[in-house]
Amino acid sequence: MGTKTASGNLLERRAGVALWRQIADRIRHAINIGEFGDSGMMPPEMQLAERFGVNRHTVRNALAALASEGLVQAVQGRGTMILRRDRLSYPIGKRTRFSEGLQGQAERIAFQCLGHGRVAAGAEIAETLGIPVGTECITLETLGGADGVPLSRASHVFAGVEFADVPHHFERYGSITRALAEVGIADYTRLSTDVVARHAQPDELSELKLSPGAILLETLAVNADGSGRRIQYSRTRFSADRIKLRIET
Amino acid sequence: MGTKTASGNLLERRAGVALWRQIADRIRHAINIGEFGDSGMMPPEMQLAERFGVNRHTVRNALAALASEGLVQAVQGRGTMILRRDRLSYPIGKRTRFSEGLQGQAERIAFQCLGHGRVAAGAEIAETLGIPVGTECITLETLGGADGVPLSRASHVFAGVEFADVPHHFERYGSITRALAEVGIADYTRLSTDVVARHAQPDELSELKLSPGAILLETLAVNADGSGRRIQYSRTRFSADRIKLRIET
DNA sequence: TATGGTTGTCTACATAAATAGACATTTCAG
DNA sequence: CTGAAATGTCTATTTATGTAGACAACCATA
Repeated sequence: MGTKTASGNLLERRAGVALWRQIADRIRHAINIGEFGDSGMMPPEMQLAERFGVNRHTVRNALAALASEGLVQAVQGRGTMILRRDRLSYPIGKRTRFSEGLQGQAERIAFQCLGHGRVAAGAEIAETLGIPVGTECITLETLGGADGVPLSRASHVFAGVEFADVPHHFERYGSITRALAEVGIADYTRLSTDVVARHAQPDELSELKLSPGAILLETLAVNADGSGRRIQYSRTRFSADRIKLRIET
Repeated sequence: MGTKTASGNLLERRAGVALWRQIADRIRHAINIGEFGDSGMMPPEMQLAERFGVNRHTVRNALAALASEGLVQAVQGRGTMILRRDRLSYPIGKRTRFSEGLQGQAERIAFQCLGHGRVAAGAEIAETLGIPVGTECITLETLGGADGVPLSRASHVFAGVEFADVPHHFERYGSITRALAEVGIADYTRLSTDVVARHAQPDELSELKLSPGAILLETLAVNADGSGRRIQYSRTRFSADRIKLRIET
């Protein structure tokens, strides 16, 4: 029962995942659960190499990967510093507000419009939003980040052309809540949220500045206005290394 | 916008993830979103090789990995069949019930006790459950699965020795709800749930029968009894390939 | 039963990842 | 200022991954 973790469990070879990447994953996790104490420093490379039963160069590759994620930083002669420990916490509930959810957890939080357009509702969107197939909908593609680091990539669909100005307002205010208010939706509530975790696909890797093997938390959410009419369907992909979801019930 | 996916985006080399594993991840995703139609068959290996711009042998490695997950099955002379498409959906809400959540989505759903014991509450558990540090708590380790495939691995902590018989009842009935009822907790509600996605660690790989690089959905949940007293803290690790979470608000 | 299309297996070679060792460079403590 | 301890860099070698081609085995269908 809980033998201090340590070396106990081995790494898998010829599993299609390079040892240095497996080690990077384990170190990232160890940092997240605070296994290296609160000195803010990593153990020396030789010590890590011994712990994982690999060569020092292999550990160095792992640390280099974590450094490029901005998680650690090595200084010659001193050691390797841990730059951050906790994920940002993104709340989900009846009143989920994208831009407000992360307030206070980072310095600069910014949302950006990547594009927008119109589509005719397909079967899936029509059923999800409770509208006839073929209804013209407004789409909005957004990118969210904190302190210059991308955090989320979302695709929104709004249930009708009366939302045509939402992208325009979003570009101005950087907030969906505000943009909806501008078109007369003073209040809205979250009906349901599906959560899936999966590997990021190549296009998502570049948009969120991730490396292959990275994990996404994907949420599929439906929002309704004050009268219960479903007005918005959003598919948001969070960088799982940087975000956790918090569900209040 | 949406150019049929296809070959467009390249695979990343020397990224620490073998090509065949990247391809396996992409094929798994493609199956999940129904990209191969509903014939139930995969495209021929040569066609996939062309699509991903790799050798046929590399695609075969990817398909072999998916076959060992039970996702596809190759038959010589005929082709490769898709065995399942959708993830099981696990609901989260005020009345989240572990064993009932998955009813009707699979044939045989079974929960198993891996072990139990007692611990003195550390700082984290004490704060989460609102009890003094050092309070003696009951622990329970469980494994859940459907149709013989492991789905979830959970660690439960119950806030006091009055729950000492819960593991015993769980072993008998295979249900936490039922075990709590046996000790006088007729009703309980979910207070909050944190959701994190991360790579599985080696011990988790073996317990859930996963391969390196596999993804876990980890939920950290607090339950309270009818009077609002926090009685249970659970850390559950779901195999992300097999489960999605559904949050009702 | 003949044919085309599919998966299965084998060999050979090229490229990338991991190991091993040596030594340089920097920082900090004494 | 010196030495211990840490990261940075280089070369060489072994092992794993990816490519290439050929052909066998099998299935469905004409």
